[in-house]
Amino acid sequence: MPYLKEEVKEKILASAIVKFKEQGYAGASMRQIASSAGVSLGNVYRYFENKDALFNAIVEPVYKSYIAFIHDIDNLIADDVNTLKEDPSDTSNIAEINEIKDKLLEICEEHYTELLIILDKSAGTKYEDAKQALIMLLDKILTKKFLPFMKQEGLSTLSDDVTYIFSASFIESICIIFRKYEAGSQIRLLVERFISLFFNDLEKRI
Amino acid sequence: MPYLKEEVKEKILASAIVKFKEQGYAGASMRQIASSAGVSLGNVYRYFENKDALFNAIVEPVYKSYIAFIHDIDNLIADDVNTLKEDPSDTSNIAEINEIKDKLLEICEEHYTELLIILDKSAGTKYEDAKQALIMLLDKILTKKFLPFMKQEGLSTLSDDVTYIFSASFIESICIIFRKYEAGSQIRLLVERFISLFFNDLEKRI
Amino acid sequence: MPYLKEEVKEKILASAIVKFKEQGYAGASMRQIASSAGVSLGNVYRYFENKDALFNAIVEPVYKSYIAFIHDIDNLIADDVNTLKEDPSDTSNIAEINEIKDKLLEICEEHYTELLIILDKSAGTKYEDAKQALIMLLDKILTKKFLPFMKQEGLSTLSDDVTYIFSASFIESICIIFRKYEAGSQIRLLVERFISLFFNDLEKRI
Amino acid sequence: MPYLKEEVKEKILASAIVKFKEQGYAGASMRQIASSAGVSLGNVYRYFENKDALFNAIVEPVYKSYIAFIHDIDNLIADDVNTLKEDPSDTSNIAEINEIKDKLLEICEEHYTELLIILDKSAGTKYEDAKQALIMLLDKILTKKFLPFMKQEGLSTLSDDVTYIFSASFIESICIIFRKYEAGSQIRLLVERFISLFFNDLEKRI
DNA sequence: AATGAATGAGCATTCATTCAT
DNA sequence: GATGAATGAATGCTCATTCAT
Repeated sequence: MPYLKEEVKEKILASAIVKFKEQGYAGASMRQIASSAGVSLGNVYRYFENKDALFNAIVEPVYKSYIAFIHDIDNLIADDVNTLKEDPSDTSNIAEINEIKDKLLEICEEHYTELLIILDKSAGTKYEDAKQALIMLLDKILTKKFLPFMKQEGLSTLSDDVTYIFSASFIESICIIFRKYEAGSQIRLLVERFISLFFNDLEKRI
Repeated sequence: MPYLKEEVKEKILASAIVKFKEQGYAGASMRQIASSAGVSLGNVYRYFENKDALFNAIVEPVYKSYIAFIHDIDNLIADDVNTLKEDPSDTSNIAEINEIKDKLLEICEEHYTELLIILDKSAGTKYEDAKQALIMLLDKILTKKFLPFMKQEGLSTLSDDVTYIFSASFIESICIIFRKYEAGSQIRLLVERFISLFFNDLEKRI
Repeated sequence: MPYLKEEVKEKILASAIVKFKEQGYAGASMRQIASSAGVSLGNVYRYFENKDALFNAIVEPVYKSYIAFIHDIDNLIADDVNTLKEDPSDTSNIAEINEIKDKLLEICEEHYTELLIILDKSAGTKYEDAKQALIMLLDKILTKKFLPFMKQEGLSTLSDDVTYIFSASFIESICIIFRKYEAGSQIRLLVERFISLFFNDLEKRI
Repeated sequence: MPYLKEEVKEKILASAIVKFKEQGYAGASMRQIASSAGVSLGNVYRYFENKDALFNAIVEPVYKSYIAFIHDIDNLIADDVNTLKEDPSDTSNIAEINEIKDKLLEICEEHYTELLIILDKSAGTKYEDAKQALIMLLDKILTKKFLPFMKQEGLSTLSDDVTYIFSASFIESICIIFRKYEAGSQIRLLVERFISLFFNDLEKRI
């Protein structure tokens, strides 16, 4: 019967989340994490094989749902583009978009801290390109999905260059929300509003 | 004695700007900076007391104009709000807004690299909160200046929370432009366009 | 209470012998030894004060008989040399030599593993010079016992220096046999054969 | 003009040779090496990239001539065996053997310390199998070259098993000589005598 | 008795900073 | 002024040893 084992692991994880969030992967030190968890340095290594493993333990599960989410969207876009060619006025994808949005909001509400760490504090780990991947995806969505509509309607406002900036800005802003607020429900609301703010404008223009 | 004092200093600064921009404050090493400046490590310390001082030398002047800029706006807003109370229909501030915009565009055009370093690469320095401060300021502007108009007109779209998100997104977009482009003039154009993109929508709604 | 005290101790010792033989004193870890003995790490320390004590427990008894053996021979040689002075043609020591040989073969057959650990895997312990000591002893035997005969007979082949090399080679051969074979009886045979190989040549020359 | 640079490097190397010889690669610590060289820990890393590089700097050149030496012999044996098939009584290889012996003696005289480190203290490095390779080579020589003669003449003394033990013992004994003596010239003499002792006996029996 | 969680000193390595030349 | 050698504190990690249960 291990006494308090799980409790210690949780303390280490909690301390690590705080430190990684504050200082990033490279900046946070195992000694710091250990001492702020009230645990000896050596003992941390009983629970996590190394710094990487500790980071992964925090980030991996969220990363997986996040990757699954990206793939889902990616497929959706591919289908969509084919559909659009045949019938550009089809708006049946609205339902699908809402589904995606809900999924995203759920991930944000539940795991905003881990997402922030993945997107913003993972330099030096295998996740360091995650943010870029997300930005590229969003860019792809905008380019393939919205621009055709817009060009069709003579709206040149969003040129190719601008979609990238727009996408990056959207992702970064979500990071800022994650950084500023501490309650999942509040974050969900804000992200939702933020999505509207960004994308409704697009739709309105269309 | 191949170089004049000032020349050496400039070489160090130029090299440091590149490295800080590429790797951030913590990631850049003094050795790297020295060697890519073609200067001995020890000599760097003749010109700059330490890593912090070198960073400050790059960032401080721009930071100061940037802070001055923030204060100017801040005052402007305060005045404005008082004015608004008396005569809500007064639109004389449009001119002031344009002035602010020009000042901002100028700073962007001239010092986009330093600004990017301050906003995005200063983790571990006293500037690490600069981005947050800027976002807060913009938030304040929006809240105090635009919201009254909008509420007055029955537009509830931009609630208190949303202004923050809006501000963050705006600042981030500018950082992304700084990150992506290399020429001051191009950056000026893009930033200007983004200001329109963001704020014209506001104005249109108003 | 599944095991008697003695049984646990034996399991630890058996596991430790294997690990020390495989990896040497420094290379073997207490964790490894404990887990391959099916005993908790902490419990090892109930039976053996520390790593050194565990090592000694394995090696000390064999080391003692081995030291006793060395002293016996040493005395024998001293006597012998005195005897020789008086009557150089006396060959009564052949019987004594055979006795020594038998004793040695017995130690080899019974304790080859421990001997190998003492001679070959004890770097970092107080036994690390045991091999050298054994070589020196054999050297002394050869020098005091065989050389006089040989010089007497005009055989200069084995000079002072060479006896040392000869001894070293002999001891090493025995270590190699210990390393390569696993059965006491087979080892006895091989060691016996090697003794012949080495010493018969000497005798033949004499 | 670096002041004393080469001197410091030599001090580090000398200290490292002593420590590696005393404690082996794994056992010697960089701190120890640094302090016994009268140099700060960090400074060691100015001269050698890491522990491995320091070890290699000591060992690599000697290892190369030693490998070249092994290859030479290997080729010689292959040729020889072919020759032997045709004319088993041919003894022209005596000259070649002497050449090999001289080469070996030279390496021993000049680099006995490095050789000892390669053969005996390199556990944990890429050289850790060097001793085994040498033993195998000698075994091959004995098996292919001497055994045929001996079997031909009805001498069964050296069976297949015994050649390995014989080879290993020979190599180990040379290591022991390296360990015990400190002067290159003395070592040369001893190794030479030792070669005679081992191989002349073989020849005499043939 | 037994467990395995906890400790802390030690190791290789890096890097901002200092200093003799 | 300039150089780059030297320093030492910090980092990630391991392992013999201790101790609460």
